[in-house]
Amino acid sequence: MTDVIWLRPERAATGRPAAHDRAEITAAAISVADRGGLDAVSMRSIAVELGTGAASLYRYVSSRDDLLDLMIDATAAECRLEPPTGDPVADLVAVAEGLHEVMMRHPWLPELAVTRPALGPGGIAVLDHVLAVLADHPGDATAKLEVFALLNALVATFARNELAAADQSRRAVAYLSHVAAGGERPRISALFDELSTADPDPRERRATALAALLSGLLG
Amino acid sequence: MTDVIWLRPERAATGRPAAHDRAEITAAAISVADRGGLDAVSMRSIAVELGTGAASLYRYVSSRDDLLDLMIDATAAECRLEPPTGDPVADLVAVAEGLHEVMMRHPWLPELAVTRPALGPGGIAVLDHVLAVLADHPGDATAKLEVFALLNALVATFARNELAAADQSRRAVAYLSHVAAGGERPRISALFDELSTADPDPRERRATALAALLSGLLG
DNA sequence: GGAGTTCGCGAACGCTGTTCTCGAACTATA
DNA sequence: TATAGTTCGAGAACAGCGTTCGCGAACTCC
Repeated sequence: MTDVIWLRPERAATGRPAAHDRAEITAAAISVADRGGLDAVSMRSIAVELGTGAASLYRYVSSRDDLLDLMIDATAAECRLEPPTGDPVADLVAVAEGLHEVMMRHPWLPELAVTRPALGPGGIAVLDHVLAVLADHPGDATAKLEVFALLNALVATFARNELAAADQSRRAVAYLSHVAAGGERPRISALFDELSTADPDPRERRATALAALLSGLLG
Repeated sequence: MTDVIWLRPERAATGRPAAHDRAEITAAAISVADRGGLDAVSMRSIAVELGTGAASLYRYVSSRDDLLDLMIDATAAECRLEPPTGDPVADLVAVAEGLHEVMMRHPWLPELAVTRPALGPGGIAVLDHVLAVLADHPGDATAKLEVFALLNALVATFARNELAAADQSRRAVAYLSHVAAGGERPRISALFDELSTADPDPRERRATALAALLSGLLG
């Protein structure tokens, strides 16, 4: 019995047949998270969503963390993967765009993906695609794995900034505005004055920034 | 009474004097986290560390999340900030190196900093420094704030990769090695074969990658 | 039909963040 | 020096959490 969930057999061949499976439980957890955020994802709430008891879930999953890993990997599997065009930077930006879409569909995902980088079948598919994009590119295995990790982190960062802006998180800027009004730290004051208008086209801004970052990284 | 902690007055002028202050409580929380990780940071464990009752902490902090914000900002204040040299990329890499040092000193910080970007006095100081570095650089306020956010995210990503490698996290690569051994997905197999040797100099690898990323971003 | 195995899940445990409450400790005023 | 007003410390309690135990029910295989 390995400690990583994707290597454990899903169902027993004998005995009483199971009423659910991992995919169904994962879907229920994602549904709960979509509706109430990550904090709403408790074993009991998922059990209610499925109409079973909380203890029953442990027949399919050995801990709540396992379930979070399944959620992450399930969303990775949602990511659209177009065939490579030959332009590594453009192809990676396309992957990033796909990941971004998934993250906007599941607002809890950026926070989760950045705290526990789980690699299941879905994540492996994305990694494999990135490797295909980088096939003709120089760089050792560590560098390519680094590109993959950075791609995820960058997309999550952009997604979180966008979500925070939409979610009118005054909390984040409350102290910033206080410092800006204070008058010391003139650079902060100038920054804050300029910050009034909302971003007209976050998508293009994100794409150009990502392309710039990636073309720098790939040399 | 604002909902951001740095705008709330610390002590009352009248009444029974407080036995502790925010800085002391923050230091206790950081000490607990350094010793036992983020999961060990509970109100009760911090109270034990201080020799008081758990309920007493709510005289200084309105929630555990407030305390986490204080921890983040306290570590930001630990960051060394050298005067700018005129080379923006080199200066930003220097900031990143400083943040990286702090994160290696507090292994729980990358995870925390990436989930809740708290901006208190310490974080403002770092932001102000980044703005000074970028003073002569074109780009609007949003772009410069973006550079700051990305810098934090990138450093946290590098730090977490390094900590995961040191902490022999077989869990992360367990399924990867299984897929590699499976034979399907030849690119994964090739990647895994090449991945055997450990990185000789992570510091230089990190610095060059960061410089490449940032010089790409800054144009 | 019996043996063997797995599943569902109510009940319980220990832990968590947080609130209530009230006596104690202090300052300011008279 | 007495009193009023305010804040602090913290024990007790509450709701909710992840997780484990144990047992009756449900199923497969021989």
